[in-house]
Amino acid sequence: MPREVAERGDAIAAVAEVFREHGYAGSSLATITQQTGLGKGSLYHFFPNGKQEMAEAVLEDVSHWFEENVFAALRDAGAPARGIERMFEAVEAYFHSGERICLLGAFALGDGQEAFEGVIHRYFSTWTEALSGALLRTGFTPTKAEETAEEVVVGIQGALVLARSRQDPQVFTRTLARLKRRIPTIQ
Amino acid sequence: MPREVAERGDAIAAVAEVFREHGYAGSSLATITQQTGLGKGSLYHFFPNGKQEMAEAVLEDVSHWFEENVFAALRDAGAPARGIERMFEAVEAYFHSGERICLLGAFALGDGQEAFEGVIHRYFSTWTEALSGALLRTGFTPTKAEETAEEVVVGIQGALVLARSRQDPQVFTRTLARLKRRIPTIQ
DNA sequence: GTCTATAGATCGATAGAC
DNA sequence: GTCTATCGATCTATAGAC
Repeated sequence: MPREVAERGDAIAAVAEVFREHGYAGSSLATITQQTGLGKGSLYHFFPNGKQEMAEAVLEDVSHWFEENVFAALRDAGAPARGIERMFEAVEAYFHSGERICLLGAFALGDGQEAFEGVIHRYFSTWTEALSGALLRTGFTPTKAEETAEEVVVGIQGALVLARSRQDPQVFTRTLARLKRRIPTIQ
Repeated sequence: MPREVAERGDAIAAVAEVFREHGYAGSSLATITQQTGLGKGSLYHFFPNGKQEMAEAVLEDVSHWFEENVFAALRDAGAPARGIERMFEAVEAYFHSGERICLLGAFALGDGQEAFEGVIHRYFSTWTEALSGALLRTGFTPTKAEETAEEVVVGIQGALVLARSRQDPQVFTRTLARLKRRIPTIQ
């Protein structure tokens, strides 16, 4: 039983990996306890409302990471093309070149849907809108900007599904490369 | 407690809807019993190996439907363009214009991943290869055919994720229209 | 903060009547 | 084929010692 976790932030990261592997309903407290090395006492100390609160914290944590490392760069009024490049770099790194799934996407398709629909909806809306704004500022028409933003976010999520399904992470890197080609302003 | 189900085929369809709504681990036998109107006795009569067998039957059933209604048309050597059009029609109808998710995609991201990876892998491989073959026969180069086939399947899966996440089925219909435009031979 | 022990509900699965 | 009753395991959550 390792004890490398002493702060709530570390607990969130550890619990996130369990949810990523087994889904929400598939992650029992026993599984979480084993894989994180945190006892139930610790878990209920960090998350008094139990499993539901663990999932909320995990999803908020992912959203927060994207807000700081992806959406903020996209909104940078001065350098929209640079922001879009930064998004692709961050996404490639975050999803470990296709070996890691998107928890928000998995929860959207799976069990926790209605319980967490607020965070999920906000995450994808914010992403699409921030990217659309950046594309607009690189010279896209409003229609083309919205359409391309949706195409990129759709492509990233779909590539994560296919990479996992076919156990071939390269589907993800190929898709990212193809999506970049759809945005000539960042070539 | 309605009793409209007397055959295994009907039971599979009813159980599929439960898995679609709650995922694999999220669907308890109590939930399945309530939502299908089938008692445990009936369920274990149709599926002696229990929940695992229910999920296998459901996934096989979906795969079989796609084999007959989508992949077969794509493989029709005589009319590849017509087969691709047929695929888009069948996909739009099957996913209820974006209101229904793909069980194979949801299981790939969620809990049942390792338990059902065989069926999941086969489904997506077969789909991509059949579409690639059809594109080849409409005049695409081998490279372009493979790339576009992957783009289409990725786009469909991603659109289902986003449509569910944003609770906006039109993401799906918009994406299908956009993907069709990527294949000039069927315009 | 973290542990063990345990409550009380629910889990998947089975048995046997009809 | 479908029902009810029920088993033992596992579930989430809590209590209380340290």
